Amino acid sequence: MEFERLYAPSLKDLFVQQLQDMILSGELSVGTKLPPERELCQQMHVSRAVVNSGIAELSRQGFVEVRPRQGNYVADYRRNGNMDTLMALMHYNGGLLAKDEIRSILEVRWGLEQMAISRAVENATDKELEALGEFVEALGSEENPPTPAQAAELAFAFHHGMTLTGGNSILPLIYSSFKVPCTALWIRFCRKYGVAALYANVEKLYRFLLDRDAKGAAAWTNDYLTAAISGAQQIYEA
Amino acid sequence: MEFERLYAPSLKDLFVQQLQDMILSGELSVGTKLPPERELCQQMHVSRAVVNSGIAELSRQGFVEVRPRQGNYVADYRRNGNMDTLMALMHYNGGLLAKDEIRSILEVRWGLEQMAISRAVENATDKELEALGEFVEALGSEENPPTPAQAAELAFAFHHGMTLTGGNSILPLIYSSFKVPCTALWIRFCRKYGVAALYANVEKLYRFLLDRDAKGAAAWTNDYLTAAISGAQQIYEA
DNA sequence: TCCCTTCTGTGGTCATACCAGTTATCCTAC
DNA sequence: GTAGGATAACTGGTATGACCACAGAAGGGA
Repeated sequence: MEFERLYAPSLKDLFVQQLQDMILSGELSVGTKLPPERELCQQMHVSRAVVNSGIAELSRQGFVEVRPRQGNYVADYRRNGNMDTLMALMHYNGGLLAKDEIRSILEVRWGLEQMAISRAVENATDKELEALGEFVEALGSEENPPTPAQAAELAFAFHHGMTLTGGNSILPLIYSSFKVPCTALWIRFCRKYGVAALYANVEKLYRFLLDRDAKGAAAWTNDYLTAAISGAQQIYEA
Repeated sequence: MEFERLYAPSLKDLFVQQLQDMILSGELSVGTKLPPERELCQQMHVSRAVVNSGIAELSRQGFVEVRPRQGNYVADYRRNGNMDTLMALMHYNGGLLAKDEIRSILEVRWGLEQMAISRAVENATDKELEALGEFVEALGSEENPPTPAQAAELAFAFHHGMTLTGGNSILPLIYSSFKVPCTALWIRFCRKYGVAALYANVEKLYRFLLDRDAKGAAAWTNDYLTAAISGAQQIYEA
């Protein structure tokens, strides 16, 4: 049994979601000027504070462009989007991802991990590697076998921890922003192939780290992710 | 003459800045429990909404962990940080970057651009390349020579546009989140070597794109960024 | 000793009110 | 008739205060 966390949406959340729906469904096209906030309040029967903070969030997500004292406009989220946009899109689709997006995520992971691994092999201290080992251990635990969600969380903690050891201060920041899509894919992977399969992959990578084998790790990551990318639709099929 | 845009800080901004100062200076150490919001209001003579929204922003930036109905705690921004954290850090330092951070940014750019270029060469349409050309042209314009800030903006538009053509839907999102540090470096570069130098670099890259020369582009990017990384302190010295 | 109830403190949320800048309009002077 | 400037309306920005729901501690009863 695995229950999802309950989350009671606020008026602001509902407002944001409604506008996201309208924008993503094409009902509101790029460049359209939204009605004044006061008008939206009346139509939706909420206060301006709700609308204003909702618009601010939509702006952060790249869906709306706010021109102070002029009006709010629907923005081109494909062009102006950032990582927040991605999370909103995933949330909108209920965590589902299109094949294109899966491939895109894996490609980016490929780039980031090649960088992370080579730097971790060079710079990680033994103590840091030991700390990483605990994630691997928890992932493979037979006493408390993790749920897919927990396993994905652990895998992310491992990969993120790896970026922290490499001496590059930006990489972990990017990886953090990348958390939601990454874990979403790992959860799908676990549901399809079992937590053990994910453990096997992470454990193998950890071995390369312990052996300080940069070439081996890079090659294996390359092979693994390249295969996953080319066969994305098979491996990650819903 | 180059004037900076005026920006009147709000009470919320001032609140956020003060807490960032205290956290980054070490006055508030990781794990410390902040006073209740009501107490902060009284001490700072603002309303709770100011404090509450300020805390929310600090939470997004990874500086504070909010535990509803328990309290607010200073978080480990190095571990939990994301791209917003980076922007806050840069803002805190007045746009200045340490040598480490410059190297980190260039390394990440190396990874991202290798990916972006190879995909753009493969997938960009002639029409898209033409649109990119306008950025290059504007960058090298002798009639309206761009200021360093404008030049950096154009260079970013070019690189970001390139990621849009590659068929990877995540890459432009990451690149957007990466805008502030990138342009900061380009501005420094222009101030030191002139806008013409930046133009020369971008124009060269554009030529490779037009020639559909993936190998050449990758090699040149590699050489250029590798040199910049190893000589970061010389090239980007303040 | 344990469990249940109650109370206090916390952040979450929201409606209202006021502020400042943009824009369009209208009036005035030429 | 036209150009310029004052004015008013409209828009988003911000701040305030009040109420709500939940976590956790304290107290009383079995």
